[in-house]
Amino acid sequence: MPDGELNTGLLLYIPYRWLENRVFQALAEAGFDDITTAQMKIMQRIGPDGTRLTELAEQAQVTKQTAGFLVDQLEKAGWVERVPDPTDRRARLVHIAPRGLEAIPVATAAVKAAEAEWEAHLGTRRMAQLRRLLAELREITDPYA
Amino acid sequence: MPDGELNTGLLLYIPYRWLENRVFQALAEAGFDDITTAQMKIMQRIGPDGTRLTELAEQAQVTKQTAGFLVDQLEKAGWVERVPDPTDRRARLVHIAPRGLEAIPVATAAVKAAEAEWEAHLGTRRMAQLRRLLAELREITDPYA
DNA sequence: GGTATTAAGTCAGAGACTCTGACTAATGTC
DNA sequence: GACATTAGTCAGAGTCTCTGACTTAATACC
Repeated sequence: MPDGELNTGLLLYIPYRWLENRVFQALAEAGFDDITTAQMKIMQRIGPDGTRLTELAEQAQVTKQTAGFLVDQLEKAGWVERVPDPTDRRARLVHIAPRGLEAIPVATAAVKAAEAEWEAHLGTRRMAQLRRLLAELREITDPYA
Repeated sequence: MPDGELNTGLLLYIPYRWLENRVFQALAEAGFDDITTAQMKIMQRIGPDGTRLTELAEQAQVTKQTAGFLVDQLEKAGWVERVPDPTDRRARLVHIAPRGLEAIPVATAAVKAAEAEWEAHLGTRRMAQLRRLLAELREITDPYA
């Protein structure tokens, strides 16, 4: 699978991976050095009022068992906590714990900084255009849009 | 890390992942059902004249050991073969083997079909624009550009 | 030429991620 | 109340990835 002209998949992946590296590095520098990318993919999808394991699994595109494993790790490390779902006694809601709340601004700042670099390179107008195009692509590629 | 407005990272990742799924599915349907995504990330980076393990490792952003492990798997399954590098007796070049060559058109067709769907959704002009913007982003995010 | 450093790759071991299959308990349907 | 569905867990196996130590070949420098 040689390239010729790089396919759009790789063109999407390269900046994605770069951004992920940046966030990871920023977290590590701030002392949050015990989180993994797989765990981050779960964290990212926890809503403000908590989210069920099954829903996290679907959105992260992994099995319930995998999501359960990752939430176990996140819980042990103090990033999240599980609380009973008042509306369904089978279910529990995964919430972001205090330690997780501390990490959010660090991650957010890293993303913002990276996006600012991109905007400086592309120009404000074209960066907005890029986001708009990607948002449109999401309409046909994200089952949870 | 709840969303608000989805960060650009996730906006890049969603279509990337969707495309990867498509290719994977197309390969499986064509009978190439014994390749993994990690192996594909290596395959994708093999040049027409073969590529060294170290270079594959760097570009795929994994250690030499990991790349070696993946190439072992790919070799066992007949996707690639290793041949001595005539210019350096320490090195070997990873080449795509006959079976790998058969899979390429299947993967390529899946990518093309997916890109066509995107183009139908965005319009020709805007799809080209998207690719142009991503290519520009690559300039500052791909150390191997 | 000869020694030191660097580069390509392997071996060994451990930890992290992910899956399939089988299961329990609570909920929903008729 | 019986039956199917949904949320989640337990157990086991395979895959991916890393760190550290090593071998062999090439390169740098004197």
